[in-house]
Amino acid sequence: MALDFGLNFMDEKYFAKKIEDKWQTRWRETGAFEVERDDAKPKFYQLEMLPYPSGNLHMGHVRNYSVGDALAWYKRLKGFNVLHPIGWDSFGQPAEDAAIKRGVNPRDWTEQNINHMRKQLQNLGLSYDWRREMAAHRPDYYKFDQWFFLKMYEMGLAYKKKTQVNWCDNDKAVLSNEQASGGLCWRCGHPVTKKDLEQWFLKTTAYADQLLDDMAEIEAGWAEKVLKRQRDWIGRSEGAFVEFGIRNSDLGLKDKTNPQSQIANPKSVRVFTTRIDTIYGANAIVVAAEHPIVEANFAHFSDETRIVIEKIKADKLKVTDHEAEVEKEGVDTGLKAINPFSGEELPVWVGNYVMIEYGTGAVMSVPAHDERDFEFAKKYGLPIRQVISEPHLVHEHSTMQALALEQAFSDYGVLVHSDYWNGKTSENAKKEMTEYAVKHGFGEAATTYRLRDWGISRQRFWGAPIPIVYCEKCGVVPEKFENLPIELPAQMVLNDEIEGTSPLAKDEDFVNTVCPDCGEPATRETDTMDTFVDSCWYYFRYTDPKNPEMPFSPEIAAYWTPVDQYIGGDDHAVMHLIYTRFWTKVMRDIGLVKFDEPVKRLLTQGMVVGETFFDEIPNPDEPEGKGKRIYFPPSSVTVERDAKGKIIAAKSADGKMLKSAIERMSKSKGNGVDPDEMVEIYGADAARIFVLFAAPVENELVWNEAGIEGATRFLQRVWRFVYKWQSAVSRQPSPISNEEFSADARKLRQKTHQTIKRIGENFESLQFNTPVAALMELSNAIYDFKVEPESASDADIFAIREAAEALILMLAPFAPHTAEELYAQIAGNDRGILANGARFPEYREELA
RNA sequence: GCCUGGGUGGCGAAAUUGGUAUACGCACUAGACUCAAAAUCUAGCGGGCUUAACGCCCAUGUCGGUUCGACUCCGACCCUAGGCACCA
Repeated sequence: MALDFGLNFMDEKYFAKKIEDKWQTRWRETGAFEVERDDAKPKFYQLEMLPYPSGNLHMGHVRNYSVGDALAWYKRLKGFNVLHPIGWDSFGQPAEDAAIKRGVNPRDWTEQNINHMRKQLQNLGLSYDWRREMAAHRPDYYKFDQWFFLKMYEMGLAYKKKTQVNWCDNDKAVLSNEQASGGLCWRCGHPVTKKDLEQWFLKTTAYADQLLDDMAEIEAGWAEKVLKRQRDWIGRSEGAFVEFGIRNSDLGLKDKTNPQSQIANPKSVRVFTTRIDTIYGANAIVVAAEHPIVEANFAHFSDETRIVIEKIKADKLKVTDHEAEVEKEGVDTGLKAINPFSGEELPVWVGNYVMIEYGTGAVMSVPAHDERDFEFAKKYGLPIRQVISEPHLVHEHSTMQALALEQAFSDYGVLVHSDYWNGKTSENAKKEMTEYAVKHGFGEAATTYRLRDWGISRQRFWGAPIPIVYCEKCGVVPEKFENLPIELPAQMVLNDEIEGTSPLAKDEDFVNTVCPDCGEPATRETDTMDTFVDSCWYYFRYTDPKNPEMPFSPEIAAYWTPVDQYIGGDDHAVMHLIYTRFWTKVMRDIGLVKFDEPVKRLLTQGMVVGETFFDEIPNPDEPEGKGKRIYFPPSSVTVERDAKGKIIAAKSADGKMLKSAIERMSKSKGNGVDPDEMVEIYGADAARIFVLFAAPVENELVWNEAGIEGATRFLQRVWRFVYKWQSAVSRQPSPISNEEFSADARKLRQKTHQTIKRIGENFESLQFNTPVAALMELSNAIYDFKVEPESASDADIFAIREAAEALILMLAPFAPHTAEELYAQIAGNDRGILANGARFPEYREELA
């Protein structure tokens, strides 16, 4: 049903505020962007990463959402049923910090921020279906975080295990790696120890292969750099386990439940290697200080050996700068291992460069063909024996005994000094030697991953409670589905008295409960879930936001999902985007969805950055590290620049020389730009055009407001010519044969159709700066068409109308308010593009 | 150290994928309108020669190669931004 609002007279001047208010109100009143499932129409799911409700929108948001909105509009004009929702990632640290610092309720703080930011989004005129808004901190949402947790518990994908955390015994606090820097507590200076804490994990490793292999399904739509980072993060490597017998160890493993229990034979050490072909070059076995073989034999080691091992363990607790290279350190334990291929006896060393968390916590050291082993062997004078040769040097290398290698040769080659295997290529030797090891029972092919299971326990208040109950009688008991949600207490006094234990532990009403199984008194788990859980599935909730029984209806979600286009910052390339892919595979296995991958196309936008000015106060504890920075807002700084605009000198108001840098915009650095202010001065449409036009989306955008006037000028130019031609053009022109057009009119029509083609292609390839340029060109072409309304022929008017209509329709994704208003004017009724059901202009090749 | 992007005017950037390099915008210069200013409009705007006019030469980080033709493809190097970092 079409709504008719009657025709307004057009202002001669472009008043952004007036138009924006008018259309925002109308969109709201008519539910212009509200959509329902419609099997007769093709769907398009346009999604942008949901914001954390910090209190204010920043320019990064404006950029992200302007891009998403442009695409949503484009797809609407192309006839798609477009789902374009937004919500809030509203659990997390800042709300809790605010609560501690200012004594506010985190819920109130969060809701207030959401209300303010929602208004800011609406002022930008973003085309969301607001009925579908979700917020992670509301019980009707996190109920299903808990639901999923219980499902995963049932499936064996959620489990609890002891893990080491940094612990300050003086403060009784868990410390993050950053807070345990230097091995000392950041607050009291007490030495940091490791403490075993029970934490909940989700078994992401169970999906490691799928996470890697299913990348083939999304390769076309995801940036290669994102996929690569995920590949690195998962870090699959193919190789082999090999058992080295231990000659003088008569002690077995004491702890069979230890995760390293794969080292089943107490008389051997199992190593992981990707280069079994180099095994004849092994000069030692090097194990991590925490390795069971070390613990089992510790009492038998010499004092010096034990001191070194203790030191290595202690050093690992220190959090070192990633830039600083750690010197290799180790000690010979006196244990002897037997190389199962050669029968050679090798010393067993403890080395600080071997990680207990990866592989088996033990490696065979082959210095000739591994850089790290080379460095280690050099330092301790261990023999270095070359067993892989470059093909053209084989003869030379096989006749010589030892070679003075300058550095490790880690490429593939041909085997030498390897008995039976001499002359084989690395590739063949790897395969055959693994088979040989399997046949003789001392090895097997193996695949290892860097990916760890996802620890989701947080000793925090502001998150979804983990729905687990501890009962004296029944042990660990999952909550019943019908008891969900397990709600956070409405009132909670938060302070930082005992940081490191969950604040919920202090609330007896929360903690004390009854066992879901036996009904006896029991206690609740007081840890909450990592906030990354919330963002794993929020965009499925949008499809069915009010469902009280299920996270979403599989049937409704089957229409809308997977997401056709996702847009966000590439800082989430690994964490969020791996977790949500994992979650989707779990949902598939539960039967909620029927696909492997949730996002078909991913666009990662560049950051919005700005100049910052600061005074750096050196930190005496870390002479080489970065000092503390005190930021000065740019408006308070006097800046001297060279001809190219580079900063020569910057001075604060009181004359202090300041350093400067280009950094991510933020309030604390004083270089943020308030979107409200921009909208107030220039209007939402101009702000949106500018932010898209300023640079390609994937580039970093160095904020500089100088160009925004250009966006305003462009909109004004468009406005002025529509005003001039409005009455001439608003009567529907009749079709005209091609010969009646003047040469200039034909030129204009050509430009119009070339532009239609170009902009369509730009949208399909996710370019947003070039279509704005194309619109400007078309607008310039209309100005170059020197005809006045009074003297224009029908053909001229037809050409003008065609160009104007195309321009206005293609402007809508960038400047929707202005486009709606201008379309209403030329359509001759006061309905805009949407209400008139207008479509993206049709490209006619014969005219272009 | 390894991996991945990127180097084009004063600035942000284009270039139909090997075919007129610098579109579009910002900044700047001159002119028109104005008592004046703003706004708007017109013209100019990579560098160097040159003409009355036409024009010519050099320029896409550097050096080389392929091609009738290279910002685009190939090789080496330089610079820069980001990611990873003892993963055996």
